[in-house]
Amino acid sequence: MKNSFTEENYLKAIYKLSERDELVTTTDIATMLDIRAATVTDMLKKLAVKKLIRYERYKGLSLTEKGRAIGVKIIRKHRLWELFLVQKMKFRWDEVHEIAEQLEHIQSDELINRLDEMLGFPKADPHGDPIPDKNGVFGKTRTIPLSQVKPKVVSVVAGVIENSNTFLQYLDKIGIAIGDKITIHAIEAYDQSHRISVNQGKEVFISESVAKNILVVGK
Amino acid sequence: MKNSFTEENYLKAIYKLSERDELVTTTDIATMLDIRAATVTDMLKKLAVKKLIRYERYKGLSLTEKGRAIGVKIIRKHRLWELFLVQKMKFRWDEVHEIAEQLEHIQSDELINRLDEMLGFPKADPHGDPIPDKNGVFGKTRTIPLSQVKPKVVSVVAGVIENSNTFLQYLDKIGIAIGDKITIHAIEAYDQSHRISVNQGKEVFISESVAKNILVVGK
DNA sequence: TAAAATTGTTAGATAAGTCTAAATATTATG
DNA sequence: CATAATATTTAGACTTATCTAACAATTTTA
Repeated sequence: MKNSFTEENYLKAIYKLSERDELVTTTDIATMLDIRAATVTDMLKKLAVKKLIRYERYKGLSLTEKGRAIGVKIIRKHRLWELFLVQKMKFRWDEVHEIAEQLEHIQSDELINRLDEMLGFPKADPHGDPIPDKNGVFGKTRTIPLSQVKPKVVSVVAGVIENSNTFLQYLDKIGIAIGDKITIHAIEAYDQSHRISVNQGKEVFISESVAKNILVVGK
Repeated sequence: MKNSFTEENYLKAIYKLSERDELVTTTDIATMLDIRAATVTDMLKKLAVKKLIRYERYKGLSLTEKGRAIGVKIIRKHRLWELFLVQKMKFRWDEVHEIAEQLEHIQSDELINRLDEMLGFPKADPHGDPIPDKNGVFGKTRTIPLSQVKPKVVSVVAGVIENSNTFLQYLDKIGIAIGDKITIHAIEAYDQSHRISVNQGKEVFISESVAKNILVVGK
């Protein structure tokens, strides 16, 4: 058990890529981790030896159960820490990612389970991304972009698609956060911009692209 | 800024050793970190290049201001995290060291300062060790071993000297924790064992060596 | 104070994780 | 379908942190 950070980061990246596509490629991983493909190839061999992935030269790879479990666990820890930072330490949701990148590698099942409990066994992190339970199982709350909600229907913000700091800060500025109730009053025909209100408050305008990037709980 | 863990651990160890003796030796560090002296020598050269220590071959070393600042900061983080784990996450004081060894390397001044605030700017960790403030300054609460307190005087537990898990668990078992008020009722002449009460409660016996290892606030 | 013991350093090796450059598969295209 | 483009792997090198073995300096002690 040496510096398990690197290995954990690979497995997390591979898990995330697996969500889109079962078969993951060397280049995808290299891109996500911002390292060279040659480096990835080396690591893949090591992960395969440890039975964390199934890997065949030139053929892509997939996670084994063991590998998946580690990947999911890192994601669980990352998201619980993010929520902790926002709810208990009063950070804004656009400030927590980097710190959680570090905290996700802390080894202590006991700690992470107590954190889970302290936060009330939450289902989603401050960005709306789902948090798996201690067995690695994701509850399945369906979310849809705000842009697909009909006018006059009240919906609840569950997360975002675009996850950049600038976008999150923008939402912060116009006063939209997870859990807020949004009502669409009208959609401008010429540019599809939305006139909405947040928690029955005063109305604000958001562009179509913003509406597409806000996730709300679907029915 | 690569894997700063190792460097931080050296500086923390050197700082702790400096507290006893300004001039620190290669072997002391090797012993504390449980690595070979040859390895330490290599690292000392690197730390000297970075101006974190003053080092001369065969002559021992001392921390520069820069090096001291890092060492103290790691200690501050370690102790704040320990207190957090005990006070907020309900761990026992003998369970927190290992987790804090990991958490002390999390890089975020903002986080550590908020933790400090959340805990009420504490002066000592769950073992009674002093916590430096954000400028690296230690408040100076004088502590003395319980064995030096006179009978009938009420004193407050501030920490321990011996820091082993077995000792901490023993204290836990007989019901002694930081902040408890202890009164010595009598000291047996033949073996110096102490008959004491905790928080005005029922009396317990502790051996002389235990009394020597409990620190109380001195006047 | 000279020999013995201890402490510290140097030299050379290893493992992890990364790189670049070159070679080889696979996939796409004219 | 042959070749060009792209993706992947191999080979060789570097850095960090560690080790062991051998050597050197310092300290202790007889």
